Amino acid sequence: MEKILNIIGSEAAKAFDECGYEEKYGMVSVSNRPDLCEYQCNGAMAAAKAYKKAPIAIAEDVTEKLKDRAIFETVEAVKPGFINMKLSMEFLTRYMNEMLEQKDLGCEKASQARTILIDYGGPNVAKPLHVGHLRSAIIGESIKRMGRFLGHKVIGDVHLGDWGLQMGLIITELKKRQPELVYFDENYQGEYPKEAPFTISELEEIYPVASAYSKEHPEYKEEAMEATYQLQHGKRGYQALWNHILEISVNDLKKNYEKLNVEFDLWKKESDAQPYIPEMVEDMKKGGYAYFSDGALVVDVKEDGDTKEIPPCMILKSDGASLYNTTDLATIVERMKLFEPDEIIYVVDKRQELYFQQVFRCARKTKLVKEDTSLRFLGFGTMNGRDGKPFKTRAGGVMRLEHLIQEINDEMYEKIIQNKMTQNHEVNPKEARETAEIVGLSAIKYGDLSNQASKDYVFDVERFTSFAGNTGPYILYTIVRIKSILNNYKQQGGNAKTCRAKLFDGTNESVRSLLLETVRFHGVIENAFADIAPHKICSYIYDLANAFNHFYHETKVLDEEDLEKKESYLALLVLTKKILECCIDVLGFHAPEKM
RNA sequence: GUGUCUGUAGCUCAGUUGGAUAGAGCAACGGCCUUCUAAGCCGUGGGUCGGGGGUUCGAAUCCCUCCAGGCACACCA
Repeated sequence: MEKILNIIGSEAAKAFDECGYEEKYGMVSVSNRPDLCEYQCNGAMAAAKAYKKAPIAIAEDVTEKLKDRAIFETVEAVKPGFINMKLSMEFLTRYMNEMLEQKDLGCEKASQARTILIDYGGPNVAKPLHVGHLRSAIIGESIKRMGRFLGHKVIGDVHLGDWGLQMGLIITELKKRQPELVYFDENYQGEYPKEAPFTISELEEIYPVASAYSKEHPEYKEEAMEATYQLQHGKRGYQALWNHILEISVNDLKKNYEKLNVEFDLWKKESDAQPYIPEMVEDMKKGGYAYFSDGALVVDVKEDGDTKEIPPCMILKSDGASLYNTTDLATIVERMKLFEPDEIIYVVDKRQELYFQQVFRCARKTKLVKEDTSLRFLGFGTMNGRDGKPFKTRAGGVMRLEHLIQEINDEMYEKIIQNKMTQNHEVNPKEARETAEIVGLSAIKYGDLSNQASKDYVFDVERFTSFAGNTGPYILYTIVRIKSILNNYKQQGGNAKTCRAKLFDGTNESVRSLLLETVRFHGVIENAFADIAPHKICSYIYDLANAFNHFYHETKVLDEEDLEKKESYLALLVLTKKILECCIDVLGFHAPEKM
């Protein structure tokens, strides 16, 4: 169904046109002065310049035309040239009922569905997920869901790091510890064991040890580089080991992402892009794009209008080896071949912005992508601790994601138990654990998503797990409250799902504001996706939750004696709940039945 | 050094792309449970929008400049 802003906007545009002004001045927005009006049009002031007339005169002309349109209750022109509008209850009620009746709350699907590939996650094989991976996962997942909700074909790719020196390091360390393994026997011809010679926790222990050791011992690092080379050039034993590492690691990663309610469609890896490299490099040379500079193969990516020197994009190192750029470019080649995406979005740490700018320009210049393929960089800021510095464990090390989640869940659990006790409710520890997990996830995700992605933000466990203020738990609590009313109604034998709003009392302010929040839904989602800005959805549901809680305190829904009113209220509750649930689903979490 | 981002209430953040009196939450203080979950709601106090200049009917928002901080600047990923 049509967005409310469009409906009002086209009425305004028509009115401007009828008065002899261009339609474009009929742009309407949600009022920034809710005490004065609900929607406003500031076009008269812009038009005043173009037509050399007093803005208030234009506003009055237009207002005269708008006045008796059925969707408005009042329209007035206010100095210096604002057009203030209040919607009619009939219109709002009709609109609301339509939302209830249509699929996905009447959200219009994109007329042209785009294929959008989102590169997020970016974990490395054999390394545990840490807090640095959190933002990419949370933001990327949300964008994926937004896109899907709006009818696009969105593919999420985890883009696993499985091809660097880390592999050589692990192999080298393993060889040092267990040289007797068949993988290191040069003469071994048979099949390699199916079972890996290590567990995930051993693997996670091995890497940091090897990495630290290599920094102190050059000969060890040399060996690791040699092992990396041999792995990449098909040494059987190493490839078998690599497969083990991959399998164990991916299983573990999947488990961890599942806990975050993050799901990838593709588990592609850097190694998958390798076969595309030789031809890509050859084409870049043949096309005259790539040349040697200081022994390295590079492509110039400078453009007119640059405010600073953009260094060339390196394709091959001076020793002929490929590097990160090479893999990323080859990955683009692979993605174009397999999926022909209209758009690729990278959800990556913002510190890599310059790097991706080079890669994008290079890809475009060397025609790895079509001209209309959009490459977008969504850089996110650092997650800081309360001291404003990058988030660390108490000991000062990198915080593992698992531990962070555990910490939040424990905190949540304590709060639930405490609350139950103060209210003399019985405590079911198992149920409380489950609820703590659900609410804990909302705390983490909402805490992250409610901030602008590109900014650094302070991860404050205390604040995020609070049930008050702009937090995930507050949103969930609001949903649970609605569920509770609806359940009570059901037990009285009613079915709220079939309730429709008749006509509300237009003077009831809390109903009116709640209603006005609900009808904004479509515009918010669309706008949030266009700006790839999940925080806009957060601030919307926060407003909606506030409007609901205000209404909740003023109106005792189930005690309402006027049946028409009661059913109207119930319909409004169902709609509010649907919107909240839909939005948190898009954000990547869900609500429990009880809290 | 060059580029870039950020600077809004004591703290954490919004601010619909130039509109009306700059908004929330936390913290502080004061009210509201015999009533659908008080993990809630209502109210009070709190501001030189980093400083200065400019553009115009109108600026937190656009331009210039200065100050402070973060980040990035080809053989790492």
